[in-house]
Amino acid sequence: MVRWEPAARERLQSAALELYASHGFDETTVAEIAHHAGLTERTFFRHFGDKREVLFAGQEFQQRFIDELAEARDDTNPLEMIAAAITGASEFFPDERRPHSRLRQTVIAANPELRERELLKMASLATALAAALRGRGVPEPAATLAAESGVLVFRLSFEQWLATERSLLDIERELFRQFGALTAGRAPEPSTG
Amino acid sequence: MVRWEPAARERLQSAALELYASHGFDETTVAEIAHHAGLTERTFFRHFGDKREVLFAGQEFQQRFIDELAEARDDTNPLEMIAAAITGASEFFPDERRPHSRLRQTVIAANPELRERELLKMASLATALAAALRGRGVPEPAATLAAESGVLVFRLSFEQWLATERSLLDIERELFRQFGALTAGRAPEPSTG
DNA sequence: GTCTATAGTGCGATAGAC
DNA sequence: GTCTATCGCACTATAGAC
Repeated sequence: MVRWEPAARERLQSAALELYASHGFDETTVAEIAHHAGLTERTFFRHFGDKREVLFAGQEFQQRFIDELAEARDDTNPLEMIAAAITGASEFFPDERRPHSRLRQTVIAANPELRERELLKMASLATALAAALRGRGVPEPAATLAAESGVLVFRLSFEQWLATERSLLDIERELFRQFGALTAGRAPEPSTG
Repeated sequence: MVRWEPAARERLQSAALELYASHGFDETTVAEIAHHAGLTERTFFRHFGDKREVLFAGQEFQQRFIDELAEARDDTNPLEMIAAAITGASEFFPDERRPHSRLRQTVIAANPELRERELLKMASLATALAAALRGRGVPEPAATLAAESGVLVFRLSFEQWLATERSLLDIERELFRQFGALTAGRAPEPSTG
């Protein structure tokens, strides 16, 4: 017999997503979430800094991007390195995960405060990737431009992944191609997705 | 004799920036800001949706970017149109404005909640620019890629503008050039800035 | 686990401009 | 009278201090 049920964090995260999705973020109190997880308000805040963070914590995918970048072969073009890292990390989001990601994204899209937090996470990812590029000898501002561009392509790809049934890898490849065509003289053709 | 002093909004904004800068954002209460402006807490929230918004409200520069884009000549390359709009709006930030912008940015950089709000404003700018591009006939995903790329260059340029004594226009031109070189085969040389 | 400050909301009252 | 800006008060929930 254990004193507390294990996986308190996970129970809080599930309860929060469920309640945010059914009643709305603003209408859900931390007390409700904690109660649904069989815990107290105080415990919620011991695990998550604030009411938003419960939807974002425990996302190891930033580290995954960094690891992929570390393994990318040296290239004269930093954008190619970033593209390799991002497409390499695409298996972090297999199609089985799409229903859960869709629910989560619906909740986030419905609330500006949650959108803010998501933007902060993306900005943090870009900062980390830029630092990693600099560590591989890429000078500024190329490192930051490449890292931010990569995160941009990832963001739009992720959105398409949720909106369609295509694989994330496919979408990323196409969007990196479109991104490359941006600076070419001619306008790129519209996407088929 | 007037019942209220005019420019309540502006007084609240000045008081807030001053107090955030001197005591820190977290350590400043809305009641303090309101009192410094000769008003009450309730009035603060009538003008600003939350404690952060007081630093971001009344920024007409988004409209300025949109207006510049409307005036940009039609071009086969959406990135060129965006670059024209952004460099065209650079006079919105003349060098005289730099000291104030530096103080404001110092406050924002010191607090993650304020960083979040700034990211949301930049995301909103990108969304608006993408919509304007679509209105000019640019298809997706090119419109969003170009708009987001332009906002990226603007963000980095603004940062450099604060960190140096160079004009914003100069910096933007150089960064757009560096951005174009990103997708070229060879690595770009480091900035001189 | 308890206590407290404060952000933020809802509703109503007041008072001037018109 | 209407409109608008401000204030007052009661209230809840978040978040942090102890």
